[in-house]
Amino acid sequence: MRISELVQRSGVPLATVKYYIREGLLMPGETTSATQARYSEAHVRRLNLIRALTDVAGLPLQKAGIVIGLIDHPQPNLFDTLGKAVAALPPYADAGEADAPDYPRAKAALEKLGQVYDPQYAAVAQLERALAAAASVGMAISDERLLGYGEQIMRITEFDIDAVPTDTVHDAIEHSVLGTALYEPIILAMRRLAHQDLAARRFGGG
Amino acid sequence: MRISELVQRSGVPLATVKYYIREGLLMPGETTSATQARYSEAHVRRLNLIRALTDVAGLPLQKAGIVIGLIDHPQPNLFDTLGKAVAALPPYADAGEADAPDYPRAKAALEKLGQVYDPQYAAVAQLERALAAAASVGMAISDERLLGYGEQIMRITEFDIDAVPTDTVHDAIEHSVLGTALYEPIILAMRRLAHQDLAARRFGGG
DNA sequence: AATATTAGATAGTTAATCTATCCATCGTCA
DNA sequence: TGACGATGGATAGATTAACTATCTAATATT
Repeated sequence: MRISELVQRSGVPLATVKYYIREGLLMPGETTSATQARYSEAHVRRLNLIRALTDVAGLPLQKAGIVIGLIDHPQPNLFDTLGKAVAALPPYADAGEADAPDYPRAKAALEKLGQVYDPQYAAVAQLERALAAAASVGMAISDERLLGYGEQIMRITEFDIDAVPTDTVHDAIEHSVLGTALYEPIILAMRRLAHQDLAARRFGGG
Repeated sequence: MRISELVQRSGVPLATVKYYIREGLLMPGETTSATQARYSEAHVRRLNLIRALTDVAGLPLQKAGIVIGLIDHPQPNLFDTLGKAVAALPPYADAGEADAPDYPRAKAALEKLGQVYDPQYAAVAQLERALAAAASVGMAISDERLLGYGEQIMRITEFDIDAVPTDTVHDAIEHSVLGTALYEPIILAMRRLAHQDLAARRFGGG
């Protein structure tokens, strides 16, 4: 298809499509002459992915580019790839770690949960920040609640892991990376809705 | 305390503190003269909250302002307050609803789950968008998985509801609003860590 | 042949989030 | 009591992200 059709199919404005190509998020079309290029279904899907990662998962374009890059050119193994993908997801712990580079809260939590983890994994720092942020406004989470969360979350991730395709490594990696990023908004929306449901049942309509 | 101490205690730069005051996110100090104002612990906490909402929960300042406004001046009842707070959380469904203002996927999911919900509640649109985004990149979630998620999420929210203080309405609202926003990053980080733990157990080190 | 479309380049726009400076006070301490 | 540093309030500038618009020469299309 030509670019005008790609624009129509994807709903992304022409100038924006060109911008994404310039930024390396969207692969260029196959040029057939000096002023023509041919685009495929893969381009439509890629545009959907860019929009999903930015608009729904909330990633800045540059981080979406990292995630997309990992799908196109994954690291040799699943753990490294997922590790880099997770580091591209908010909250970004890039700064302000000089205070507590040992992640005391996160480590304590993970040990109580009996979980295996790599201390270098970005999610450890992310958990530390999230726990510290809650505590800093007087909303520190109780151990009991944290353990309860952990148990249910482990059940949720069992669904995730069960759904990972095992045919090829590439498929497994792509599915894991996208599943990590794209199912998070689903989980959050469901929790918000569950709050409403449960509050209505407990406290009645008001 | 004076502003210089507030700056030191909070770690927020002076110019930024003044900016937050200008924008209405931080209440001004109690002015004692033309060039002096007194700040309190409440100001420190408020700065912590602003940073938690922006840096960790990922809200733009303006949305953080809405959440803070709801805490300072809540709606008369919990549901309306939570409703407005949730609408201030990403993903923002402000645009692009002309396509499906009836939220077919979200409604189907909620009915299967047997949940009570208000169709106007922002989280319904957020769930719809999240489900559609996943589907648009070939990662549509299966019914089975969605129901499994729902069950565990309901258990998680039971912890949340149990922890809501019931002394005063204001406390309940504040706790609910902050708990919704600030515990989400904890849940996401824990899920990311659970993935690593479970993948390591299932697939071994590589 | 006339018209519409395109690639590729470049420049401009808008909004968000700070950051810096200035000045007229004011408090404080020698 | 006087000098000096800190402050409030105002205003202006900086930086980045994410587009959006325009232009040109060439190519399709009819």
